[in-house]
Amino acid sequence: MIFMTAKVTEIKRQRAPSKRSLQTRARILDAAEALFADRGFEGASIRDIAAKAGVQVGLVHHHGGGKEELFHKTVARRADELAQIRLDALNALKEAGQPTLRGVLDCFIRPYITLAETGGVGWMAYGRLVAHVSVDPRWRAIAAECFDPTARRFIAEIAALYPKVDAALLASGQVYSVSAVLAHLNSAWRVDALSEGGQLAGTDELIDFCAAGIEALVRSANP
Amino acid sequence: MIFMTAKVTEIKRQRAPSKRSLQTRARILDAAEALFADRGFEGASIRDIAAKAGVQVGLVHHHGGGKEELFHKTVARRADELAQIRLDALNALKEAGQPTLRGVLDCFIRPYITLAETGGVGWMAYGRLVAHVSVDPRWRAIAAECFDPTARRFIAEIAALYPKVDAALLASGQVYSVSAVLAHLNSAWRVDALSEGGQLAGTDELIDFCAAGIEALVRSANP
DNA sequence: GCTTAAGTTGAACGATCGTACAAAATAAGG
DNA sequence: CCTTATTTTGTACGATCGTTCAACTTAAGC
Repeated sequence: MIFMTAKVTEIKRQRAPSKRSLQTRARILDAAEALFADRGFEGASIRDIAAKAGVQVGLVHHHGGGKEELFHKTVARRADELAQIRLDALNALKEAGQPTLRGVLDCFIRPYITLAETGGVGWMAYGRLVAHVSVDPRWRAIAAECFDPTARRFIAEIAALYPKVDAALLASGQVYSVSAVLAHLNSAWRVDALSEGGQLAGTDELIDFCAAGIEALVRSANP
Repeated sequence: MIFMTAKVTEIKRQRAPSKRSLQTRARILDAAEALFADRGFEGASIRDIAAKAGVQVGLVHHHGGGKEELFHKTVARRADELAQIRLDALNALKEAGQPTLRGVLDCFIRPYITLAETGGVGWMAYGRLVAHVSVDPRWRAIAAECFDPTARRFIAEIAALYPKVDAALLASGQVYSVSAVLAHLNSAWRVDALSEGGQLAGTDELIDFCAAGIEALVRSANP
């Protein structure tokens, strides 16, 4: 049940992985991502993943290294890429001058939405996968490892805009905002149902929502 | 895989259920609630639920009627109670005079938070359970049945405050707000980690966040 | 208090789960 | 090209899964 973070024996590779094995590894991660996102950790079986990837069950273990480690790898893969894009956007913003809350939030939110909408089915599924990780207490270690560093960076950036506001209040605003972003990605169907066929708000409106919400938190601390 | 909503044969009860069986039924639902909330649908086994409830596995089926129906009953039980409390609060607010956005949101959000904080472990677990339902596409029917009627009622109430704003935009605000409430209930540990031991925002601040967010959405529609 | 519907027990069913492993196929490094 | 590390196949194991059912116990209704 406990997730294994450390490998006891680190065996050195003696050869570079073949191009085919890298492709296979990517196909397995893609299949795992889609199925974990749709059905959760135990809802997706190794056999389902193997079938979707077009490989044998044993191969999933060979590349994934057990189901929990496969889950971890699936979450971490895109988290690293997304974190880089977000930080690049933040750095570009800061070079352009003094950042605003709206601008910082834009750097955090927009890359995610854009990738989900135009980056292919993988990034779309990743939103649901992250939602699963965020919900389940068992994956706290994964969430802390994959998401906390970037979240801390952006909270620090926002804190610089409001030096006198308690960090925990800004962290709360960040957590609320992340959840709103995940809802934006995963609950378009719900908005459609609740408004009789209406369309979900756009990315700009979502960022407006989060920025105004955080400003309200700041106001509550500085009455 | 498809959730069965209709019973083909409706057998009439010839006797009232015994007091003991009602207690057993409640214990099974409590156990199912806690385990579904912690581990998700397939992560919680019928045997785990039976063991936690202190009954035999067959009895879980007798009272639950299959795993999916048990899951549905677990979600629906508190949803009905919560919906009633929320609507009562809304009616009391309207009798006191012309409602405000902040007031309407308070009726929607505060009962949930209060129950989770003071209503016992059941209501605390329920927040995680609802989060699971919201994440997984397989439970859309349950979400629509248990949550949509109340959500529609509150969206209509907010729409009355902003007659010229698109309903889908307000529905988006509602969905964002619900996700923030769930994050508030389930992610206190995350705020703690991100702010080095700081404390999650209070209920008033959460409602401020949502109200300011929705007002920002309204502004974006009425430039 | 008797009758019997309803509740409960305990065991068993077939299916599927994650994992392990030997053998075969592939391709990197010299 | 040869060697052999690595990748891939195919199968099998033990455990656990959801579900079923006959037998037994409890208690509601008359």
